[in-house]
Amino acid sequence: MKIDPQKPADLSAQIAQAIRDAIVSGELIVDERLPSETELSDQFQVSRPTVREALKRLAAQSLIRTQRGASGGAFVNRLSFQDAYSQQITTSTLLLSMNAVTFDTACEARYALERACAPMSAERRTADQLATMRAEIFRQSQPGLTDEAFCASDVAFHRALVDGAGNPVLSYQLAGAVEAMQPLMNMITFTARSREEIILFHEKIADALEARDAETVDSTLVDLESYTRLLAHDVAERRRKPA
Amino acid sequence: MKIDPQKPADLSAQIAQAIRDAIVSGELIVDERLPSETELSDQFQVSRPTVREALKRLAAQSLIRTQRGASGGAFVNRLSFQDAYSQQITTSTLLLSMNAVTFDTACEARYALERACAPMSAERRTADQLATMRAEIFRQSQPGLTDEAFCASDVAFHRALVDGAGNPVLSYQLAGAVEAMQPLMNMITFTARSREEIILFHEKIADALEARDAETVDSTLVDLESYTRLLAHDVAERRRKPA
DNA sequence: AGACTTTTAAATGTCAGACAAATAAAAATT
DNA sequence: AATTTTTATTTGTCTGACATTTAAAAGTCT
Repeated sequence: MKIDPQKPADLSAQIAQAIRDAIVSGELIVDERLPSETELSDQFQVSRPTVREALKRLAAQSLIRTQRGASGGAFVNRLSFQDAYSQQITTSTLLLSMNAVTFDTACEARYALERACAPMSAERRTADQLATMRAEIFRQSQPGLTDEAFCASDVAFHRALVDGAGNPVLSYQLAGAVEAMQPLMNMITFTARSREEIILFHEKIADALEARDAETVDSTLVDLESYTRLLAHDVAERRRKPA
Repeated sequence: MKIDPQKPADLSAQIAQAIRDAIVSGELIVDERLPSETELSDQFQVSRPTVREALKRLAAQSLIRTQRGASGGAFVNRLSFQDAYSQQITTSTLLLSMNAVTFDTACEARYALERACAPMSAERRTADQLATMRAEIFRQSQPGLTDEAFCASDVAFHRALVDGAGNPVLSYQLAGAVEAMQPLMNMITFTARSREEIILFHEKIADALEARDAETVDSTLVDLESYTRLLAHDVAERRRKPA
């Protein structure tokens, strides 16, 4: 674990990279304690604030956690699926909002990924996940629901669908795609009519999953994607030349 | 942009979150300059090192970039697809290696996602992407290639397949899944025979993409997945009771 | 001896002030 | 007018100090 002490002016980044490499390569294992900040500053021949900046960089990526007090310190963190989820959602959301990704592009990606889960979900979904879907459908049918709340419930519904595949890696990968879409979806104002339509699609999906009918799930997702894009286009249209 | 000055002992994390929220909400826009470190430390009523730790957290997530000198400072960074890729790969790789994800689980996720791209890729792949695939296939057929190099070429081949879908969001989402598999794939020792088999699959996929035959791409991916899992099981078997 | 309390030491969290280095704008010079 | 020099601003880094937390060690009482 070495750094180039002369080269550029970004010691804390170099130190963070050195420690990151040690973690990725397995040189430092989960729950292992790093040397104290004072020891690290000796090792790398830098000051303690510089070491701390490096450690904060790693903490921002959930690579380490710190604990105060005697026998405290920085420990290699076991990156949980939960941590990875939230990081991915932040990243995906920003990526979409900062790069002017079109609604169509994001929507296509989202439904393509979701459809990839559909066959597995039809096979493996638990009664519990089915119940979650039904509950979200019920929530969506409540009158007086704000558009935001409707979208949030929509996300929860689709999360349950994805989780039904019973593959944590898939769930993790798709969390970003599905949740990052929410800000874009929130731009759509749902009429009572369009909510009804969407709920019908959701019911059809839930029914098909209950019957373990993968094909119907798939085709309904295709239909739902078309309908969603239609709604978005209407919104865009109306925005261009308002009534 | 406020923090709770009393509550817990993690001011830099709170400040980072406050700024992060301001970026995500659009209160701070791309390329906008943040107040100087001194001004921030005044605003938040904390010391400059604390502000710096917060900024380093954000820099670790590529949310800001810093520039020295007069009219320098910290600027909201446009999160590029490239930045997002590399973050996702780091995260995915660690997630898989730290959580004892089985080869089967990761493999299933990877091919499910890849198959989601297949129809779009069959429709939209460019001649350029096809050429990349052919080049990688050629490289894979070279004798004397190390297992690592073979795997790297395999990843490049599948990257081209995914990029063929022409959807940057999909490419981004899948980069993690495909690349994170590489360390797991590297555990497989490829015989000359198994390399030949894999190359045949790759050729079949490239041919089908050239012919815009989505169904063959899909079925070949299914076959390739089965074969990959078979290889992995053989390795696991041999490891349990070595010859 | 054993259970409880107090002390101590080690570690992170925070602060203050200073200097170095880079950089762009302003001022001075040719 | 063009070029060079100066200056001011800002990040990068260092030193040293104190606060806070926490576990272990030491001490105290029953």
